[in-house]
Amino acid sequence: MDHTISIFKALSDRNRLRVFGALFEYDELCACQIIELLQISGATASRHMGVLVAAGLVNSQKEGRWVYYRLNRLNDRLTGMMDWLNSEFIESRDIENDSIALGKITAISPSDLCRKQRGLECC
Amino acid sequence: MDHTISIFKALSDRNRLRVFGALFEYDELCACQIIELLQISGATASRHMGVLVAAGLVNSQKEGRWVYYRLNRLNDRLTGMMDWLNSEFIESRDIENDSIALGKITAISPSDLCRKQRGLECC
DNA sequence: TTGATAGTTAGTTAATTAGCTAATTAAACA
DNA sequence: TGTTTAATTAGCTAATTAACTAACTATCAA
Repeated sequence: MDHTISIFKALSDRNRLRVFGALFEYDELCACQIIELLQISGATASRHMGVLVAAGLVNSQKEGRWVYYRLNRLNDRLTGMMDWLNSEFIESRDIENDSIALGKITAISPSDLCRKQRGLECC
Repeated sequence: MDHTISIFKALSDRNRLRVFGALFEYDELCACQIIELLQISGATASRHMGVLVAAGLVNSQKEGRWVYYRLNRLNDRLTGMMDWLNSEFIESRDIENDSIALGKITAISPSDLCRKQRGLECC
């Protein structure tokens, strides 16, 4: 039951739910893209992603200085819940808005995005 | 999205999740049976049930001085999530223990149960 | 090898929430 | 009508958590 609770806790936060929705559409996102989407500090975003990873909902992969996140689609036990959640997202206006924002975010390269986040000219 | 969040929030508490599991097995339970199962004060139990009702997961029905709770199985939008949750419960040791406890609780009549909760002799 | 950079961890603060007791409401009954 | 009773609401406390800034770690590049 603790595992079930940790899943619900992880998904009961607006920002984490938005990340989850984003990962349904964009199979893989790096930390800086998530920071840009949520418009929160990197520290807070990192903490949120840690909660999703700890609940087994998301996998993280480090490549050099970058960290990429994906949904954990390998765990069969989660698919039922993920399918339901996906159907909820389809009707969500918030997720729709995020989708538009993500279109712009992913059009920029991650390195340019990071420079932008440091307040530098880039694009 | 707020609705989805309220559902996850409602189910991210151990006691509320236990009630949910109990309502999967016993279609209908009254407040005093829930108090007995969770071993918490009536006030706290009432507030927990209020959260489940507000999230649209549970329906309450007042009959005289008694209040009965049922899962809201009418909302098609919830069935996917409920099915997944039911499959989680099937493997849960905690829910299994609650099931045993509920067998004893439901063997007593609600009125006797209430008297017991007031510290009176009953059965 | 020194400096810059992407992300995490530590520490603090404000807001939320689960628990309790006490007070209140609504229904049944003597 | 007044009393008892089942449940809810009010008010409080302790614990949790989401946010921030600052400090740290790991990696890359000049």
